[in-house]
Amino acid sequence: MQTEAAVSLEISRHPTSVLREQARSQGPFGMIGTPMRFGRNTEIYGEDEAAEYLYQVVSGAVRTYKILEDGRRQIAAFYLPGDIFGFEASDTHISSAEAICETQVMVVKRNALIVRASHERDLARQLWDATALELRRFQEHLMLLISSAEERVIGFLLDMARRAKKNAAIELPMSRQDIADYLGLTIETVSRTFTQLEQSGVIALPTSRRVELRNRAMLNRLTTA
Amino acid sequence: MQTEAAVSLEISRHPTSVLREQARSQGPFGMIGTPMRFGRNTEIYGEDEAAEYLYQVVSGAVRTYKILEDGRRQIAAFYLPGDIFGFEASDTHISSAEAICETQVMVVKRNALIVRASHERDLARQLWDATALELRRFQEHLMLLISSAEERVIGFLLDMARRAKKNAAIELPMSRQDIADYLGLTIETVSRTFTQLEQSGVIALPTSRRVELRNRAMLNRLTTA
DNA sequence: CGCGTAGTTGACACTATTCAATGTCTGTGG
DNA sequence: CCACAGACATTGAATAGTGTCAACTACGCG
Repeated sequence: MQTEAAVSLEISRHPTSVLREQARSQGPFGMIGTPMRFGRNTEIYGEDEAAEYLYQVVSGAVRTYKILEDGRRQIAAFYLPGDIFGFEASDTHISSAEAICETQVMVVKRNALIVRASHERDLARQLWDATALELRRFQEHLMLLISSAEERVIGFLLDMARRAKKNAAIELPMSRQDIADYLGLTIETVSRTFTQLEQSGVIALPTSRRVELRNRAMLNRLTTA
Repeated sequence: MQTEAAVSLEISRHPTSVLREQARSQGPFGMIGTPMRFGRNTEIYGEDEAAEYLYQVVSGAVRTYKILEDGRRQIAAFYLPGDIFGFEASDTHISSAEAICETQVMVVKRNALIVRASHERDLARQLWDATALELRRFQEHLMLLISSAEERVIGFLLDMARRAKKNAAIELPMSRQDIADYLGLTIETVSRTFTQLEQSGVIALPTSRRVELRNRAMLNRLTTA
């Protein structure tokens, strides 16, 4: 995968304008990035690989994760359209990244961006902002992990709803197992919690991947109950 | 506290050379920083305050934390001598910071550092490195929080031992409550886990704050058991 | 010496996990 | 168009691990 990226970075300097427009409106990548596609469950980069590229999600979704020695998987973050990932402020990735579903990303050579950033004040600022956001997400994630199962699930849903910019209904790209591995719960507990929330009327589940937030006030109350 | 810092930054440009020497050997702060002292349990900065300064611990220890709406406290990180904190890649602090015990820090104006970094390649690099380390610590912290109580405590102890550079014995500056709030456990569970580890012979507890790692091999095995 | 804080220990309740079974959706081939 | 396989999701019962509440102990400081 990494190899493909390298190739297309060299060859294709003028990707389809549709992609460029989409990305440009959302971040610093549109002007210099190269589009790539990744299929469901395919690796984008591996842990401990050199962090040669930065990525911005155009469509689809990405998970970053680590596998522990005993086989458990901890998902560090989900990235949705517009999000930048692969940028860990160091030259080695601290997680692996996979496409959750069919995903389009804009890819940019890290070095190129850093060089540009050294004389484009605006770009440097955007890189720091992306890093600050990353730190903030990690911290929010930490807060989730010390709460009860119900609070974790609600926190996750509210975060997804906010980031999807759909206030009432969200289409989850990730499986229950992904959610469980993100929240540090088992798939069964996640499932049970979804059902409880549905039964108490705060969410609706037309399909297992589609969540409608019915009672925002109660959801917000439950986050700290 | 913030005010004091501002004052001393303006007034005292030539702090005691002892402090400068100590800090210089450990990071980028020695050449431009100003020393400050904080007493036990005093605030260094508050959440959502403007991040005007960066700090480097000279002696003592610092905790950063957030208080949740329901009153629980999550400690985000502990900082030991040599560590840089208060730098969250954004212009607002995402946590509060307090001295755990009598603590000396070197303080530097964020702006000054950023200006210098723009033409001192080395300094810029150090800032990114500090940020990368911060991200790495957050991630390791995440991994801890999905484990069992025993694994969390062991992970914490191994981290402390590594950072204190003492391979066998560590003097913990923080209380059991601090450890509990860092690990997302109760003080009782932390205490019980310490006792268990002592009884199984992998650690010794000459006093409640002093921990000796007796069986490193077994400790490492237990981290993922 | 006595007080207050910090730490430990015990009994019990409760939450999430484990293991197992059942249910649902999607895509494929008959 | 329907039947089936395989992956994904839900549900149930029993268990293990933490949390809660309360009592007790150890230590440092005035």
